[in-house]
Amino acid sequence: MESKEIIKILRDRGLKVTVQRLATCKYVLARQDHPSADQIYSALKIDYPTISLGTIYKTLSLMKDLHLVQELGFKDGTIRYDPNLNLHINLVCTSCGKIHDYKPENIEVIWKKLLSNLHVKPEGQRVDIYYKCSDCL
Amino acid sequence: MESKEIIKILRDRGLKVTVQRLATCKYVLARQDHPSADQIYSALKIDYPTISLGTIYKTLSLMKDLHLVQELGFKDGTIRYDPNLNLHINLVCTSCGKIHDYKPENIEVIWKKLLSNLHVKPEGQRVDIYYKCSDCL
DNA sequence: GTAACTGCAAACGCTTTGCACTCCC
DNA sequence: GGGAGTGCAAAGCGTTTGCAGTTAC
Repeated sequence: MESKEIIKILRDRGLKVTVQRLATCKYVLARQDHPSADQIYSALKIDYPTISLGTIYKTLSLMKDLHLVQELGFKDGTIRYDPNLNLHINLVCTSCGKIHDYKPENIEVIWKKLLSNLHVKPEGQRVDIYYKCSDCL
Repeated sequence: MESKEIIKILRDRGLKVTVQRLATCKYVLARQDHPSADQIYSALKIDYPTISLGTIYKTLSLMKDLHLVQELGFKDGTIRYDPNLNLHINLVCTSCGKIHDYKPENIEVIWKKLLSNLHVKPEGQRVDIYYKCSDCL
């Protein structure tokens, strides 16, 4: 997503556009590896040395409210931020924790079949597959 | 799972069978709502008033090592314990946090189709669907 | 100008750890 | 009897909160 779009989303909600916010949004939305708050902090500190972890958490909470990201809790107690709200599979390496998205052909069709007898209205979903990535094998 | 079986699993690994361990294992393995450590603690305190949360965490860690449960991290930072290691869907209420398992007909067949083009070896999976349960609607 | 935002540090909640005491085998 | 397990309390760690100072508008 371009800066222009992000700025519009923030302004439309009456939120102020700060360099910290814009940088955090741009970074998270561009990533497909679902970084943790700390990973985002480490990455942004290079270009924005005075940014604080607290501000990043506040921005992430904002992004959640704006439906720009989904939070994924993991068993090590950390939360990772996924900007892909569409149906997809998270391939999670059980050794290094790296994640990347996988979108099979026809996932929507197959998914619909899976839920055809489910008598509740889903608000969202999370699909993880655990494996060892090529670096960790 | 019966006490007898649990005792065998523990003994086979050279682990001691204590009332606290047996109670924790029996409770978790009988549940389908994936309780948190604190929920297990509250439930067991009634019959075992001196049991401690620390012991429950240690037993849960043991059960994970014995492949009796899977840990599920959630975005509120809590971990819940799922004794169902087979392919299934966790129906998670976004209001009250209650979970129950759902196993569609032919889930294995459909799942296999979903992964037919995936060129990695899955070690396990997690499938959540978020919704509002009947009590929270 | 002022209300919202930042950075810092303290607080918070869940989980893990350390240790003296206890109990299974 | 001895080593593993328990209960308690302290420590650990990711996240949230509160507040004085700063900045977008």
